[in-house]
Amino acid sequence: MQQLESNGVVQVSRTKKLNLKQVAEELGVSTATVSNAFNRPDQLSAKLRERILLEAAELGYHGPNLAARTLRRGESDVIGVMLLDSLTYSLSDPVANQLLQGIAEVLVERNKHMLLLSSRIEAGQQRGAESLPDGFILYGAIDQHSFDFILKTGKPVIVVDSEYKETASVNIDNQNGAFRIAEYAIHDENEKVAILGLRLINTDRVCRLTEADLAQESQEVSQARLAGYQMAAEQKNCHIPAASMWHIPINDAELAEIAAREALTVNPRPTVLLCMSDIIALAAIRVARELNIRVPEELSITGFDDIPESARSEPPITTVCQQSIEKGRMAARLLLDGKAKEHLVLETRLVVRGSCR
Amino acid sequence: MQQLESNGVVQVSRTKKLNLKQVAEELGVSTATVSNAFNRPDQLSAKLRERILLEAAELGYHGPNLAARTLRRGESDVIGVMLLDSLTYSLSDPVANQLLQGIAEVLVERNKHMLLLSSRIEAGQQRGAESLPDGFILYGAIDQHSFDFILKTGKPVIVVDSEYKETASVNIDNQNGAFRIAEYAIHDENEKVAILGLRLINTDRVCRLTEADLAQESQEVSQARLAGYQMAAEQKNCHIPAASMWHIPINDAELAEIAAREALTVNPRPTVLLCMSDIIALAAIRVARELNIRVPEELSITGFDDIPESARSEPPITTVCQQSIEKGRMAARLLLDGKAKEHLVLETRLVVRGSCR
DNA sequence: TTGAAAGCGGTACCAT
DNA sequence: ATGGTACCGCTTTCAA
Repeated sequence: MQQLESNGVVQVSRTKKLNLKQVAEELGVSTATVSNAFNRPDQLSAKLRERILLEAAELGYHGPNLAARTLRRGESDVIGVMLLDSLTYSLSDPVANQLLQGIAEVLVERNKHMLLLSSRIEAGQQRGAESLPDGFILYGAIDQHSFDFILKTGKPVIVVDSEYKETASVNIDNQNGAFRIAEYAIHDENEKVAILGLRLINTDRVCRLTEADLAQESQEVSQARLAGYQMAAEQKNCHIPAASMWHIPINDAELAEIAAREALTVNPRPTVLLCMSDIIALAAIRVARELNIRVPEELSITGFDDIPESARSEPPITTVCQQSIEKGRMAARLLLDGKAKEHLVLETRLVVRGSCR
Repeated sequence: MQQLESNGVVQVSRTKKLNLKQVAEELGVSTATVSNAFNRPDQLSAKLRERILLEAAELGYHGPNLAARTLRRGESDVIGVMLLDSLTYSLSDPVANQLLQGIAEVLVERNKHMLLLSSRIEAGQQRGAESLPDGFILYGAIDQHSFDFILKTGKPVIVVDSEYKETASVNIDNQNGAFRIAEYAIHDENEKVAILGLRLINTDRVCRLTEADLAQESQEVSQARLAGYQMAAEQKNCHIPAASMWHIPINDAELAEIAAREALTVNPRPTVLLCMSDIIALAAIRVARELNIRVPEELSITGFDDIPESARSEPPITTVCQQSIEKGRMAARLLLDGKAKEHLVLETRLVVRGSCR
């Protein structure tokens, strides 16, 4: 397909970027035909299509410009994924990460692209990336402002690990999961139970709760897990006072160690430590080892999430599998299949490993 | 700003999406002024700008449509990040993950967006997402086809953990890192050294190498690490035969366990196990425990990468910190600052922890 | 299968 | 600060 230019140089490397129209001219066909070759194979003969695709590639044209096509069609094939907090933090969190894996799997399968968005909207910094995606997946308790903003685009939205009446959602049964693991870990009324909770109150310091805190509304997920723990404890005739509950502001190993250290040095020492994430449970195991507390003989530790690392620790962690990857898949499917009103609740599964008596 | 419609209903929720032109009409200003309000604050009075932003928001207009703006300006403020293998796999890999964290950090800071791309281009499935980004960051040894494809867009490209003469790159000194850790772990000529290598040859099964394999070219990164190991071993008068090296096709815990099990059951048993990733080293520690081999007393294990989990294992892993997050930051900065020709090589750092004698 | 043409929603230049 | 306008690249309808 290379042709001699008038100056005799073989035209190997065109530097100029061609557009569809120019490609059509070069190939001696109409723009409609070139467009169809890329978008609607049924509108032309297989042979012509083949030729067009091939020669276009040789001209350095690899398909319609996404911006132009999006503008014209009103569809970008891009899905926006908005994560709670900063992108950087979310990427480091194993649970968010598994969710992204599930989403990515389905999007790739369906030929969609994934645009990562942060829910942190800087004051006055509208950057308008929200206008590109055909739909959104929001993870976690996105602040009302960002949520409204996304909603106002009028595009389909699926929420994960949170619930709003306006949109479809994918959740797990946090309360039931927490109930079952607590029921499993707490043997009888003689247990001393402590809880290492995640995002229970609104402060960014690690601290114990007070009875007053328990009356406050907190983030749904944590609230549900806490309720599940308490229900199980009551059923075993155990009471867990607020002073035996710790608040950890983010799911971070170091903060969790601080809380675990406090919780394991009170007197009398807990016999059961219910942790609201595996990251926290892993930290608790490390602290227990540091303090020469044998797990599980002297202390049962439970996690939540079932991240890969929880199966690899010593001892491995008894936890609640929340199927994060599957949640991602479901969210993506709901979105792509236009199920804009469903509220899915996935089952949790109790995963028994070595960290409990 | 709400107005009464002729039917007397307060016009709170317009359902119709407005565009910039309509907003301009509603506000009684020109399109240029609205556009300037969003893009060039210096072109109008602060007061007018304030008013426009506010009233536009009330009309449900949150800024220029990204597709249209991109089409017109030729810039999207979107950066494409292309990962080796499937997106799903890459997201699960802690090193890729840290890289993404670093990239995300800088992009958010600079008001850019991140589009995740997979290097797996399905046969004939050009979908043109490549036309959107203003530039690309490629991670790992992307296949030549995808690489050429991206290069042909003519947009700036930064490669991480790989090197091509056509583009800027960010790498670490793999050979030196490997050399130093091997030098640290191998005490004298009496050591029996085994290597659990990553992507050393071209097969997707775990297997031992043969002498013939060593003559083959393999992926640069692995090759460099292997060379570093060998250099250190020679310096201690140790020879590492090909039969003491294992190939692991991907950085996966289960595959690594298989290899570790083979390596630790040969006779005589190795005294030093050099692992080309922390995931592999962590697997080796588990296998050693299973086989009742004491680490580090009977067996020194080294890792590579310094992922967070390596500091948390028991014993924690002596490894090479490759600053993955920083690599991500540097790559993003290089790209955004238009340094299209630099080849950065970051320092590695030997991180001594408990897994070596 | 084709040619022609109307926008999709903005930006930026120009003259005013 | 404004109105007017050409144009960014593509899709799709229409008539041929």
